[in-house]
Amino acid sequence: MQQHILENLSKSELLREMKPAFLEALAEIAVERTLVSDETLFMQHQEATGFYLICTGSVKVYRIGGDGREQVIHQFGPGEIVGEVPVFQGTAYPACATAVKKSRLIYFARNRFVELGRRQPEIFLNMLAILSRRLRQFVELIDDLSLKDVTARLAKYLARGCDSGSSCVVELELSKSALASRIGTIPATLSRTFKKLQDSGAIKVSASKIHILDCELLASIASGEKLGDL
Amino acid sequence: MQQHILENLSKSELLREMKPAFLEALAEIAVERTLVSDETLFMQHQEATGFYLICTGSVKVYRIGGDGREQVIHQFGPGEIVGEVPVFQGTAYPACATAVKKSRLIYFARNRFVELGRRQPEIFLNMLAILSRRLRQFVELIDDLSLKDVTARLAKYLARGCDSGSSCVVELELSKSALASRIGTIPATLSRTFKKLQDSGAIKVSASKIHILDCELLASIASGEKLGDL
DNA sequence: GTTTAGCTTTGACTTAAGTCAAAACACTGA
DNA sequence: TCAGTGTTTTGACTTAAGTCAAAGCTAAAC
Repeated sequence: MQQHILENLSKSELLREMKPAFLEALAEIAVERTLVSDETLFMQHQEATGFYLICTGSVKVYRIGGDGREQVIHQFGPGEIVGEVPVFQGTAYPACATAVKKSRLIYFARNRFVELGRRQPEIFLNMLAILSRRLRQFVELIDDLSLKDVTARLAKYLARGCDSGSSCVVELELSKSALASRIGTIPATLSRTFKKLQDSGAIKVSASKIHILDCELLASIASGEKLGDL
Repeated sequence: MQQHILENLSKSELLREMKPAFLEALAEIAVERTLVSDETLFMQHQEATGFYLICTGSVKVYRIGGDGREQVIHQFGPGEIVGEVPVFQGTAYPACATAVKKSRLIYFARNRFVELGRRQPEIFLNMLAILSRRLRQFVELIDDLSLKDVTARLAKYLARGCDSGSSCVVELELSKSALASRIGTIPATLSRTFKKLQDSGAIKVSASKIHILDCELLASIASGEKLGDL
């Protein structure tokens, strides 16, 4: 049973980064919960008693405006976490959450979570590490999105693969369309950009295998050097 | 003395959001440190013994590549925090950090920080709240940067001000150039965009006071409705 | 094999938004 | 008051990258 929960936890993009021992401790305090479509998780203004990890299904988070209309803020899917901010803050839920289809969730009660952290502060420390690392990555991506062009962003993505080695092969673990949205563009543009990088001589593309021919060149493109400037 | 540190802490964009009592506790374990230009904070691979908040000056973080050349990853300025990720993770510093000019920093020793969290886990919880809230905002901004145009982003920024009320006045607390970079654009474009929104009848601009004339319209522009579609 | 469906690539076209430079405006201190 | 500095606006121009639609590929399914 707890084993089953553990498996689900490690599908969450954030939690999977925790140290295994801590993740197990977290699984211990978790309980599973199934919702039918349109069942409500929590309401706006209600005291935040716990947060949820979505395993399957989908949950919409929305606010009820003064005029009674509901305004959807976001829809969350598998692997995403809902409601943790007010739980950590100790405030009320700032919005409502309702399942839009049959969903399986994992629930973490606030008091059990706090108790866990009191016994093992390292768990909180581990979570702080994950969040601040993620924050760093996002700050960087935001910078890149507004300052760099698609070519530089793709080059940067590819350059992560091979450190300093003069040549190597990167196997894309994402589909090209997924990669496109990862670096903030669309498949058509990505395709053209791959070709552009290939023409520059920095890489060679064969399906999902990218041969990095000139790592230095790739790095300089990644840092914003225009191809024409060479 | 500690009072002085406290003041500096509340200038950090992240720490200032902490509950005052916790911030004071944090100030208790902090020590001030002054660096001359080119003085090194820490080296790559060295055990992470603590992290720093920059009060004045500037610190560059860089990696030494296999070929000995230093590759600057980022330069941090006042209010920013350096080195917290490896400290939280309990790993070595992944890069080097050196002051690029005379700088005043505040140092948090890892062991004192952990000890503090052990005594008062609520402090960690409070920090978790701040980080996850910030993360949420960033996820949203990243979405907006790649999916929405400047007009929608500006409309959204302005719409935060007036909830559901049909009309109100928002006083910009940022300069227009700061606002521009906040929503991922440049002053020239921002200026034109303000005019565009004004022409649509949603707002009226007078210097740093923005009169919101039609909140509904503004909200629909914010959610991606093109002005031509009306 | 052939069909169907899902990616990926390509081409032709459009446009939002950036660049650069000049002008207008605002604010401070002499 | 005026000079002097910094910010905001404007205009003319350029371009990266998006849209849409068609054509190629793969690869599993019949």
